[in-house]
Amino acid sequence: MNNFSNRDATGCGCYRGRRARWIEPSILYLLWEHSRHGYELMNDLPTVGFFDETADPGAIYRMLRHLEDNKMVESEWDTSGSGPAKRLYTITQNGRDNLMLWFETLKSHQTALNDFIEKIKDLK
Amino acid sequence: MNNFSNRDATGCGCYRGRRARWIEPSILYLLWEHSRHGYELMNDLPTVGFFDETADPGAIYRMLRHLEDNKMVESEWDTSGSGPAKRLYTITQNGRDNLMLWFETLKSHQTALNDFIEKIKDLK
DNA sequence: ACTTCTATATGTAAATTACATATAGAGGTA
DNA sequence: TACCTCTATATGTAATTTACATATAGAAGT
Repeated sequence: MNNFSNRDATGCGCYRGRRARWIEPSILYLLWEHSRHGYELMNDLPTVGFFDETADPGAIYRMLRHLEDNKMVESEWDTSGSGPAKRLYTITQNGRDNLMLWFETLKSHQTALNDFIEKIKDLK
Repeated sequence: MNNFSNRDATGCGCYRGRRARWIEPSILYLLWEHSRHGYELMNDLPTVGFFDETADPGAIYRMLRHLEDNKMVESEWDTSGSGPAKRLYTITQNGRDNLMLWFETLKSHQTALNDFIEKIKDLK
């Protein structure tokens, strides 16, 4: 069973009336900056702002697999350097396009959130 | 089985490293404005901004029950007016306190979202 | 009697999250 | 060599949450 089947026609995993899954745009953003491997993402994701100290490896590797299935990233083994082989992930044009779809979604969510926060301020 | 057992010590259902559940603060906000019954909330929730045309009745009534269990709202049957009896929900001080906890959570989420959106703008 | 509308409530399959565990090579050290 | 630790990738799974379907029932009109 695919964990990510509820996509719209564009393949975008954007909000669609449910919550946003911050991990997808966060990973796409970090890979847009430069290619990284999974373990690096695990440490870098918190700097994006939606996660605590470290992000869940399970969620990351499954999301990377999903992104690769949907041609949003591509990967190759990197045996240079010390330690075990790393899989280096690179964003594709598809992935960049998807992040731009996410961008629109995030902005409309931002608007809703801003409005709601103002409403709460007016309450007291 | 309680659907809402993963609460922190304060009973606040706030973000806690997961996504926010917009329905809880949205309902508390609407009840802070004035008492309402469930069916009314179903129609009014979209005006808050996080939902589409109508919100899911199942989610609303279960959330109301949860809020009542946690003494954040109280209810009474309202047999006045036409149509079937309505259960009228009123926010308690507990509920107001909880929305203020949510407020802090929402603001920090707002910050993360604003920052992320700025980062994406800088990408191209 | 019947149908429709309002209103509350419950059932449940599928999706998602959180956390635990598995696998495995590199590198150090006793 | 055997043992341990660290890095890195990957899978398993119980509990939770969502989305959607269905149930119940009184009021009101035809």
